[in-house]
Order: sequence, then structure tokens, then C-alpha cells
Amino acid sequence: MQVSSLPKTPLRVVGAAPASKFEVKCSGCNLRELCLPKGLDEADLRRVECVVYTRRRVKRGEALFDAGDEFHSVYAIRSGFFKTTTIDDEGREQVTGFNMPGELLGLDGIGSGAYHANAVALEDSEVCVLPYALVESLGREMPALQRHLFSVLSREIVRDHGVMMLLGSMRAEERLATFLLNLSRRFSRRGYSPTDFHLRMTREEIGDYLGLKLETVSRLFSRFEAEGMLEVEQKHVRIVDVDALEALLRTRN
Amino acid sequence: MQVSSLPKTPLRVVGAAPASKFEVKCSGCNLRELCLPKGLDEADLRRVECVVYTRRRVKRGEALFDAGDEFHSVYAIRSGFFKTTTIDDEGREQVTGFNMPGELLGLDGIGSGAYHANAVALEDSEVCVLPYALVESLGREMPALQRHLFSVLSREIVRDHGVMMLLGSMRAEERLATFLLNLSRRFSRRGYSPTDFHLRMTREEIGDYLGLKLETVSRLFSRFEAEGMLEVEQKHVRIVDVDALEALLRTRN
DNA sequence: CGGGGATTTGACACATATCAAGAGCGGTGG
DNA sequence: CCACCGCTCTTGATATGTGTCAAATCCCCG
Repeated sequence: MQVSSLPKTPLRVVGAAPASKFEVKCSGCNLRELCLPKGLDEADLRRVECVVYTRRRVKRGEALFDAGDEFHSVYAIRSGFFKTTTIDDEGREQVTGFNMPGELLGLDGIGSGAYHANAVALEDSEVCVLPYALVESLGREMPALQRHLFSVLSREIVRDHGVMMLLGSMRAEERLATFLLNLSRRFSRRGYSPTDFHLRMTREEIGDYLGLKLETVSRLFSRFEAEGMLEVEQKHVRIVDVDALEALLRTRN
Repeated sequence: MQVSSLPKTPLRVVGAAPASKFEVKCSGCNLRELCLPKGLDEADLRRVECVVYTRRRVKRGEALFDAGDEFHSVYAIRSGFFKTTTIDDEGREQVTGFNMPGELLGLDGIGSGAYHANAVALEDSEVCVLPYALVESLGREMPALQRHLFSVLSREIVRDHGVMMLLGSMRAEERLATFLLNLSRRFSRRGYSPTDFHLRMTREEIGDYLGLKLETVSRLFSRFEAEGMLEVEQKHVRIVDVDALEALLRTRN
């Protein structure tokens, strides 16, 4: 079985400097279109690169930041995979999102000066550090950048509303189907197979995201496989019948 | 029984011009601290007032905007009460929020140029219209305003994560308790009784927000009343025992 | 190569949904 | 001012989806 999934660190710059210091070249980054506005010229890019002057590596299982940490930077994922979670006073844990290269982390900290979520790497990862004070002031000088930031925040709100829809109005199988189709689309956009990928999170983490128990998630995987929609082998998933998955969502019971 | 609830239009400027044209004076608005950054001087306020040059009235049941409408403005609620909802392709309806004076509507449209949600007035309401292009450019000249907007967007994300927590990890009674305590706090902040208020939404709308069926919501109200935590009379709610409500949330089963 | 976490699966419990009926309330028009 | 109508709400009986508990297997990581 041929499985194409994200390599551990597919986007690392070859010959980059040692861990504590990296060459940062947004201009040559193939994720540029995901974390920067379109149509920046060379001069703009150089100014952005002055803001993005460090990278940071986060090992699998480590936190990029924790809820309550003082907010100072937003992070652009360069390689790897993250989950963000919030834990309330009573210990309930909710996974608020899974994040892949080109996406931003830490936006939840802007409003209060402290991060509200934990961001944990699900595999060895690398992020670009964007000191927020610099981003903000650069935004004032570069309208396109400012507009882009507002846009990213707004789209995050729209995404969250989608998750609210999922959690509030969908049945378990619809939630998992939505989740898989969403992953598929995002992998696809990044040049990876939309039908064949590696889940970086556990069944429990999927459950904590979808509002389900891990046993339910496991059963659903088994059922989807039995019904010929998926091939599941541990964390490798192959979507065999996209149409059937999508049809699941259309079935208004 | 004495019930203090929001009057129909508590904040209307006495002697305001007719519906199509209002005096707009942010400087005299007692909601200023809710929708504007602190510490603006007189000159700044006048500039803001140039942007907020119209108001709009929305009757109970009418939509301020619908999903798919072209995005051009953000709205600050001056009086009244709104719900925002999203409907997916299959007709599932999710209430994404209830909004009261001082809160902003339409932020979800910034990212894509079209609103993603419907905003419907739950009682006769009035909003300040903030043309987004003007807000954006004024933000570049007034850092405090720009920072405030980012802050509002970020806090909306945090709020949404709270709702995800509610929908994904709480049981029905915890959801309703959380909802009531949240309303209580927001009424309180606006100078109204935190224990005694009028629900402007139906049981069904509460259910569509909390991911529950209207019957479940109704039963919960009855039970909370039977247990001496609430007094419920139609849409009037009186919180008799806040501690008990909060204790409900602490009960990790 | 060993061990502990992750996954699967089964049996059963329970919270919430569904279906149904009736009551209450508010608005409208005669 | 009263009666009617429609919508909202309440409550009961029952169904069902998902959670809980438990045990066995798997397999990945150190």
C-alpha cells in the first residue's frame, strides 16, 4: 500500500543554520501564499522578513505556549502539526483545532495579552515567530498586511462557527465525516494526497475535538471501513469513497 | 414580582431625528466603553463620529444582514437584541450567538467579503453602521482604534472557543447553567439586574444555541425551578441561587 | 525487546431526542 | 371587550445514540 503523507519536516530549508538560528526567507517559502497577503513586492517581503527574524522548533509533545502565558507573538507553522486545546476550571478539555503548515497560532492572545489555549506539537515541528508588536506596527505601514491579518482573524471566527455547527447540530458519524473531509481538503491544498494521509492525533484527541468519546471515534472508523468508505490502518487513513462520505452529510435524518 | 429588564429602547437619544437620520454622538453614548477603546480624546472621538454617520433600525424578526450578503459594514448594537445563525447546505441551523448593546455584528464578513451568518433582531433594535473601509483606514491613523479592533476579533475567537467547550464537553444542564450565568454577567455589565431578566429568545433558539432540543431546554428550566435555583415565568427568569448554578458546573461527574 | 499507551470490541447504562398531546399566552379582529 | 387562532411552552411515554465500563490485542517508543 502506498501512502503519501506529510514527511516529518518537509519544508525545512536545506542547509539551514543550527536549531537556535535559522535563515528566514519568506520570499523563498512555499507557504508564503498561506500566511502572507498576495501581491507583496520584493521590498515588502524584505520588511516582513525583518519581523520574522526567528524560528522555533517544538518537539512532539511539547507546548509552543500554554494557556495563561503572556502573549507576545503569533506563530506561523512552517512544518509539523499542532493541536490547540482549552481546559476550563473544572478540567474539561476541549480540542479547539488541529493546525498544519501555513496556519497561524496564538491569535487568541491578542485580545487579553495572554494566550487562552495551549498549543501542543503533535509531531516535531517548526514555527516562524512573529512578535506581535512588530506585526501590528508594520501593518499600519503596509495596508495589505493589515488587511490580511484582519482577514485571517475573521476567517478564524467563521471556522469556529463551522465547528459550533458541527458540535451543536451533527450526529457522530456526520462529525467524523466532516472532520475527515476537512483534513482532506487542507492536505490537498498543501500538495499532499487528499485521499491518503496520516492522522497525527490519537482517537482520543479526535474525540476531544468532535465532542465524542474515543470509543465512539474508534467504532466509527471501523464502521466507515466496513461500509467501504475508508481504509484504516492505525493512523493511516485512505478515503476510498469520497462521495459516500459527502452523502453522509446530506442525509438529513 | 418586580422584574427589571432591558426597556425596549433604553438608550435612544431623547429627541433624536426621525428614523432615517439620527444624531450620532459617540462622545455621549454610554456604550462607548464597550465598542471603543479607552482613552480617546475629543479630537479622536470626532473622527470616529465621522465614520459612524448612520444608524439603522431593525424591527423584531427582521434581518440586519443575511449569510451571503455582500460585506460592507460592521454594526455596533445600540439598543435591542440579536441572534446570529448559520445554516449549512443541509439546512441544519446553528445559533452562533446572542448579541446585546455594545457588541459588534458582522465581523465574520471581513475575511471573505460576504457575511457568513444571518443576524436577526429578537426585538426592535437600533445599530450604528460602521462602513468597514472607513474603519480600516481610520485604524491606520489611530493605533488605539486598530488595536481595539484586533482585540475585539481576538476576543470573539476566545468566546467561540468557550462555546466549543460548552458544546463539546458539557452536559445539558451544564450548558444551560453556563448560558444563564453568561447572560447574567453581560446584563450586569450593562447596568441591569444580574439575577432578574427577560429572555428575548424562544426555547427553541436557546436549544439551537446550546445544541439541545427545545423540549430538553424546557425540562431543564422546570427542573432548575423545582430545585430552587430559578424562578421561571415564561421568558422572565430570576436566578434565585447563583451559587447552586455555579456549583452545577463544578460537579465533574 | 519489553512495556505502556493506543486501539478495538462487546455488553450495558443513561442522557437526550423523538413523538405526541394539551395548556398557556399574546395578538388580532369582530 | 371578548373570542379565536397560532405559536410557544410544558409534560409524558418511549426510542435511540452515545457514553461507560471492561477486557483483549496491538504496536510504537524507548
